[in-house]
Amino acid sequence: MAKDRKIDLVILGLLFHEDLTGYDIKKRIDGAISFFWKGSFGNIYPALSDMEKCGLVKKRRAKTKGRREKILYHITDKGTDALKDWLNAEQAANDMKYETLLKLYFGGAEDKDAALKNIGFFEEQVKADLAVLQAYKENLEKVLDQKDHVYYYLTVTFGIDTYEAYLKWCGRAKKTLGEYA
Amino acid sequence: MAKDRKIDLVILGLLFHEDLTGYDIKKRIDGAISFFWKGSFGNIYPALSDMEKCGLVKKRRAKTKGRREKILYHITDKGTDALKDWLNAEQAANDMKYETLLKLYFGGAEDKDAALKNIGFFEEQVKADLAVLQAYKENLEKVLDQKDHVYYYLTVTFGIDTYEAYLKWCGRAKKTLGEYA
DNA sequence: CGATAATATATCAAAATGATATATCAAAAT
DNA sequence: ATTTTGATATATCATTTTGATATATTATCG
Repeated sequence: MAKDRKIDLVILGLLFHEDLTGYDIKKRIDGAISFFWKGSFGNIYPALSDMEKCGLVKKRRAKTKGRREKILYHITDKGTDALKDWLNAEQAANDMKYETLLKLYFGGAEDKDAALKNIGFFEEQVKADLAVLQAYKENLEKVLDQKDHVYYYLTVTFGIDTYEAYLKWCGRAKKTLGEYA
Repeated sequence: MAKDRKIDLVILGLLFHEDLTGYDIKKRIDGAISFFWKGSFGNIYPALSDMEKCGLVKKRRAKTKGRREKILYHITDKGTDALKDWLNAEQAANDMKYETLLKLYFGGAEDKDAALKNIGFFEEQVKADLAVLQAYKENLEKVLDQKDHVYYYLTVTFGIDTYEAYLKWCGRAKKTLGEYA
């Protein structure tokens, strides 16, 4: 497997459950996963092609009536081993990039109105995302007895908890700016 | 300015307050900013060199007794304009990469112990970072009457709020795994 | 019938990451 | 006294990611 290519693990993780095309993988990543990881065609397709050469996945052409030919990928035993090695490794990088905070940090003192607008824009975004997460949660609570859904449920509640913390902070930040700045 | 190069704004934001070398910039980014943004020599030096060509910053060689020559950068009027344009733009990308959640999502159902270890490892990391943020906060509260510190303070409380939400989630996640999985 | 959206693979320039190379000097350890 | 470590300082490189775009086909909706 490629040394430091995180997308490989995302792909192997998805292929562990079912065979997928590159396009399918992109759709999966853009769904529930998008709250904690991202991926693009620009790294999915090269990763699939490299992993196929290394024997971590196997490709199979699937005919579709009329439509363009699909390339379905299947995880191999070697791929499963690589996935488990990663899952059992202690190391986990959690990297955040909050442009909202960057703007607040650099621009606030110069322009309070811009800072408030910036916070308001963030707040709206968070509210919208939170609604999506809450809908996921409600659907999941109906099937929580099924063992494998618990882990999906936990990633959703993680999102809800942090987004709710964001909203509380937005409220207090606006109040603080009213008092001090 | 380069179209989509976010590091440019970080650099301009820092240079707005004081003249700095590339090395200084890296140190600033690795400090309080590292909780919400990252940067490396590999993008700082090329960005400085490009921005100098575009006239957003000006360089000045500074002699140091004995030590290697420094290159101090200073923001120009054009650079200040570019910074303000960015600060006033609505768009702000907040991108998260939680490898911890990726592992939980893909590996949990297969190996509950690994999932618990994964959560524990995250918890320890968060606790350590939270302690650093709380120390920042205490120092800042002594100087909160100074207008420009308020914005720095807000980024620190943002970190504290989200990290505390993480810790609460860790506790509940471990409990949920004990009950269901 | 034409426009648009969805399916599907692929590539590219630009940017970020993380490591490494080079060089100097102060301070600490041996 | 000398070696080693750590800090200062600039720079580059391979690898990876991002975001956009190119290409092609088919289904659907007005």
